[in-house]
Amino acid sequence: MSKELVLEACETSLAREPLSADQAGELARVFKALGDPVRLRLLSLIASHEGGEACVCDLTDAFELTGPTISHHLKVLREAGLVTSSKKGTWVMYKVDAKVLYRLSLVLAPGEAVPMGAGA
Amino acid sequence: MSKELVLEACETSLAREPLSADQAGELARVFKALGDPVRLRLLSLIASHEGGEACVCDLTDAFELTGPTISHHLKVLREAGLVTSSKKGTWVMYKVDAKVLYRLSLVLAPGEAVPMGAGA
DNA sequence: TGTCTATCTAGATAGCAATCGAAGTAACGT
DNA sequence: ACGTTACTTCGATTGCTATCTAGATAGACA
Repeated sequence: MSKELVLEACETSLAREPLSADQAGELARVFKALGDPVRLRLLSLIASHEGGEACVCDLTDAFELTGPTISHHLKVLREAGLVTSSKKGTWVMYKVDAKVLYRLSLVLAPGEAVPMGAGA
Repeated sequence: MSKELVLEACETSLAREPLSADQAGELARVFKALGDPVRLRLLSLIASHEGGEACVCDLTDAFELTGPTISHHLKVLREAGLVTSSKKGTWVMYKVDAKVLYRLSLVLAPGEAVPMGAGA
């Protein structure tokens, strides 16, 4: 999915009005990418890594999974628009797109809205 | 999953430090629940419904899906701690847990952090 | 009691997704 | 040129998930 689609789908919030089928479809693709423990840890490792980016070799070492599997998960994150990648010599560096994460957070809880005490 | 577990797992953020396997597992269960277009629309329909709650019959009518399928999706949302249900006579009312959504949004983009212009 | 409506459970099926091993590509060092 | 390291792609397998039909439960109402 392109980053533009992600950002467009994020132009709304869950609670303001019912999502259209299209909006729901685009958003679901991003949340589905987040819905795997390995991918969440990858995202977190990248984001908290020095300089905000990490190479695949750093990431692979953190799991008991094979290279192809990590590569697969990184591809899912990339296609969801959550990370970007760039080659640096032999290494491939991954970086989190903070803007997409921020917009996504607004979908769940738009701006000023919910005080801590609210909810059931 | 219990609401306590959700809230506990939300006591962190993706970018501050690497998630533990446990934290990632708990969070992934919630995001996985959000990773389906039907469930996102359900959540959105409930949240934007009058009084912040809706009965199953209202929800079923909004889709071209059978009752059991909607019931299944509502169960997933309930077990993820995203909605709560209560019986009112013949009807079952569903309500969004705004607190969980809010905490979840903080995991993606913690408080003061990311200004709009940031990111790639 | 019986019936109608609302909702859920059970069991089956079909498609998707996580993982692996093997093989492919590409940059680097010698 | 050759081997090595870093990463990806391919193909297969196995387990999970979305959906359905059929049937169960349970409240309202006559």
